[in-house]
Amino acid sequence: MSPLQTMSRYPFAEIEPRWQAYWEEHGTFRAVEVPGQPKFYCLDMFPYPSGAGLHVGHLEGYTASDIVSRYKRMRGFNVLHPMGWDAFGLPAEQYAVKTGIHPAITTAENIATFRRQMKRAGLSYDWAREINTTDPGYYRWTQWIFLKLFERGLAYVAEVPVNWCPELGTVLANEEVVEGRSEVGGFEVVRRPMRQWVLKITAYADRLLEDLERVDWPASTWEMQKNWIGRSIGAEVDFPLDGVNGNLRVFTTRPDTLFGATYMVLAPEHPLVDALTAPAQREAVAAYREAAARKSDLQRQELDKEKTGVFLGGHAVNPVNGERLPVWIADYVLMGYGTGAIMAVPGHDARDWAFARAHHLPIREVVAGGDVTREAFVDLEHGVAVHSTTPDGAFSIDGLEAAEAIARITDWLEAAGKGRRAVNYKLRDWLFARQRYWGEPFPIVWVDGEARGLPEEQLPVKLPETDRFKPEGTSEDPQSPLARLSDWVETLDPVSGRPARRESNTMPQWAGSCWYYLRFLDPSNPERLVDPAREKYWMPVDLYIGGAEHAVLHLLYARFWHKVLFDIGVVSTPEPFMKLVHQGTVLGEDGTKMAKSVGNVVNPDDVIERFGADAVRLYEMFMGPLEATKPWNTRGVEGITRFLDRVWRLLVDEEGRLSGALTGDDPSPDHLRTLHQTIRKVTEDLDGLRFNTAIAQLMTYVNELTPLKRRPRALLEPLVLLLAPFAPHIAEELWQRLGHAESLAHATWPAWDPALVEADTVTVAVQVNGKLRATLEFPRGADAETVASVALADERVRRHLEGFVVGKRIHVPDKLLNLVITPR
RNA sequence: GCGAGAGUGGCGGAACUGGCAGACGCGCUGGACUUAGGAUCCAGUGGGGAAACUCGUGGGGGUUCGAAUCCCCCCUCUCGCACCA
Repeated sequence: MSPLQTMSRYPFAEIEPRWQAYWEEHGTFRAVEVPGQPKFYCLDMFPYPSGAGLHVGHLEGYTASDIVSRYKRMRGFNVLHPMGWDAFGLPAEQYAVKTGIHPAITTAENIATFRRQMKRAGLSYDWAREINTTDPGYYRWTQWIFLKLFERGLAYVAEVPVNWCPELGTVLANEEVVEGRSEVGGFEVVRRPMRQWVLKITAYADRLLEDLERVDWPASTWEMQKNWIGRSIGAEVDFPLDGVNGNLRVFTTRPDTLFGATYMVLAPEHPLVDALTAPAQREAVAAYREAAARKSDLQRQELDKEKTGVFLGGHAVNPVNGERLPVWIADYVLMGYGTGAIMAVPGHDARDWAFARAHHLPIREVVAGGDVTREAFVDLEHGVAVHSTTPDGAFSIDGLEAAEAIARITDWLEAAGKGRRAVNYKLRDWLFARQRYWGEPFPIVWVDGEARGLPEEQLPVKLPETDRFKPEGTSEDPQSPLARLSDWVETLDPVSGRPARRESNTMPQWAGSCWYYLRFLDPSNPERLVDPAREKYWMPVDLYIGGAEHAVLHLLYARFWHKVLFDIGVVSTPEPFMKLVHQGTVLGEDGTKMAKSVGNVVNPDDVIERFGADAVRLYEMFMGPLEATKPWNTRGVEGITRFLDRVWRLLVDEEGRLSGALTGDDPSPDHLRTLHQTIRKVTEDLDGLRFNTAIAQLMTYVNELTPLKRRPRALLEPLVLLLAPFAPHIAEELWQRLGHAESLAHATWPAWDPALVEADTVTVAVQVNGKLRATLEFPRGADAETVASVALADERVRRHLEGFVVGKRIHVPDKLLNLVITPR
């Protein structure tokens, strides 16, 4: 950069660090509870501090929340805007496995980088509230919450089918498995039954579903949570076994199709398989079960075109008509949902239809309206029940539509003791243990094969030191690296004093992020998770900004913990996050996803170095709507620096002094109007998080002021304030040069005068048959007659009327006149 | 396959409850100031046309005085879910 170029640029490299130091020294962004002052809790999803540092995608969400925070401060709110680190997790640990360097060391380094980058971007966090999930002072309370869950029976050990990832040497939650592979690393995952810690999130399924009504979230996220919980209402029906004592219980959402069941299917893992297997089938069944057990989820998916299964040889009896139904096993029926068994109604279920076709099983129509020889008829709205009368004629739903039929037959089943109403959820209990080193230890010891919670006074259970981080467990014996540390594992039961073994699994990464927003309220309280008065003051989070990738995982888990904390009186609100916004993805300059392998990653350090933090912040917001996916364009950042240069030159002359063009003049009415329009637009857009259009309006305003030789302060001071949330460094600098001693961080946001916003003349569009022919100036409020008479006299309008009769005149005051004409 | 969202200039994107399509920025063109311009300032910039005009918001229908906006059908893209009985 040549010296001459530098002259026309505002000196961001000098200004920005100076103001960052000022804010830090003066504690400008410290948040302190002030009774009576309205609060605003503006939260970012705190990051996992990876080795790569921040990229401009992170910065988009952080900038947005920072702008809102700064704006709200100027609107008189007491703003809480904190930041911390979700620092347990796989990458640091995998790095440790590879290099032997303790994850605590790399984590600390990465955090230092993140913090430096955030400060450099001018983010107005209250750094006094910084938290770190790996800090024993923090995870002590993560463990404390676990104890509460354990005490309430919401944490338990069970033999459950889990997702075992051999490559990572750990189990994973359903939510961490994407298309049969681990979300982290993309390694293959297999299903295995294992004894593991599980959290009973299903006990909260209804509340998690219902309370979605209370929050203002993106519809897509709302919908995803709803689908993930997957509540469905139906009935459980008991089918007596033929020749064997016992019942086969199934769940169905379509009890109205009970008369159409032609066979039954069990999941391969179902406990009744053995009882129902005929000697002749034993070998085939065993082979099928073994094959199914070996299949990973990935393989199951690849094979989903063809429905496989084996007949067991046994039968069950349909309780409505006494028919003997053959019982099969097939892996399209899942052990984890419902009862792990279904009644197959091929006429009215697409999966059963495909299976029946493949295995030559009968298909029976019991809802008229489709053609069950061609495909399953599953329409719930249309069609009436047929062939649905008991053999003795005592009960029938024939002729009824589905809704009515379902109610009737369910009542009948209940009365007869053959079934009952039932609700099922897709949501499963949350597999909570990981066979890893770098996570929170459980506050649990095992005594005589029984899990016991440690007393609160013994918290935190600190993560023991080691230099061997590699999990060496197998699917038969999944073991955390902690299991090898016998000095740590072998302990005494604090109650009985008898020998005990510590639980050696660790918690998953989600644990720490389930409640971090509460610790920010009272980050170093040694007595409590959070002081109740502080909790009441700050909660709930008013605005929560973070990536859509957490739509299910983090946001569902955190809501679950929050509700438990609500139940035990730790928090006062049923939901933690009121308004939620997901920032969109920032793509590389080439329009593809930023990735190190492609080499299109934009590092904020580089762009801040070249253009300054203010320019980067402004550009991040100017690219487009916050939620949209949009490509980075360095040229666009240059455009923004030109804008900031123009703002600078409005107030500062070539020698760097306050410009002599500034005057105490009253602004012209036109300029005053643009000012008030700008205040209104920027204010409304900030309230609606429409940062891009707010910036566009600021540009328009600056463009209008630029040609002025004499520039009234009354036009410029509000501009500086309006710009401040977006570009705080340049704004602070200009504000100071304008003679203000105090930082503008808490200055009063400009107000607009509605009377000054509207112009007294308006442009009215004149259309003929909907086509624009002229635009005319009128005083505001001109009536239809006035507008029409001028319009009809206008040559540009008149020449389109020749040979036609003017019929209807549509007049939208101050906007438009449309003349509807027909041939004469 | 199911669910949600989105398709507007060369590019990123504007457009309130239907009312002047393309704000603002990038890029581009021309000019001014300059030894110089990758600085700055001024003017222009959807396509076609000399102009009058005309065509234009993924494609095709429709409603309306009037549609980017509302309705129907189709195409494309993005993101979820994926045998949940």
